[in-house]
Amino acid sequence: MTLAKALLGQILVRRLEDGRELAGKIVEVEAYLGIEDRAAHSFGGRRTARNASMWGDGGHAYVYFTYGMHWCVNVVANREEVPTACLIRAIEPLRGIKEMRRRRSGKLSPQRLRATDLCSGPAKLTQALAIDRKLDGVDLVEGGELYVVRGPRSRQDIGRSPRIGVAYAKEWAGKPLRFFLEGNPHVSG
DNA sequence: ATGACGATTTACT
DNA sequence: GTAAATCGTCATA
Repeated sequence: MTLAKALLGQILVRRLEDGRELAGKIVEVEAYLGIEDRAAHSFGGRRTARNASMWGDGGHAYVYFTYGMHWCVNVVANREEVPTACLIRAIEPLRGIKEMRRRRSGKLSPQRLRATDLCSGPAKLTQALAIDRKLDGVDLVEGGELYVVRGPRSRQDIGRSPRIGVAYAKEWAGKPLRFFLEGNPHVSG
């Protein structure tokens, strides 16, 4: 939760094999609070091949595959053996927008894709930034394949709401663990 | 070995 | 608004 709020406004950078960098400001995140949290993959102490990196050291990536076609990326929040993480749900594209547009456009021409459709969702931004299984568990240090750097200081109102897509989580479904920069057009939903 | 299910997105009515 | 797409992962057996 602390990490979630701290991540808002920071810059997510993806360094491609060829050295090019894609980057965007983090504008929406969700906190997943570990074994107590019914919505978390680590609920009840569940520890599997898929969520292994969630149990690892903070500051690393937890990338998972879902719905048979989508990847999502988290920042692991805590020390080893404490499986908490923060899902990055949306970023505001800043660098490499052309490349993001190319990656995001399917059948339609890249032109027809609106700027706010590039990275305004957890699986949209992974597609735009070429994030998949290969990046699961990587250290998010500056200069690596994927990392976070401080964005410019700015006073921004932070909005809160229940998390998206966790209706199954009973009493945890309604907890306001989604955080976003109020008014930013790249926030999902 | 099998079956149910997603921390979603997109297209269509 | 509703529904299809699509398959790795995990619990059960």
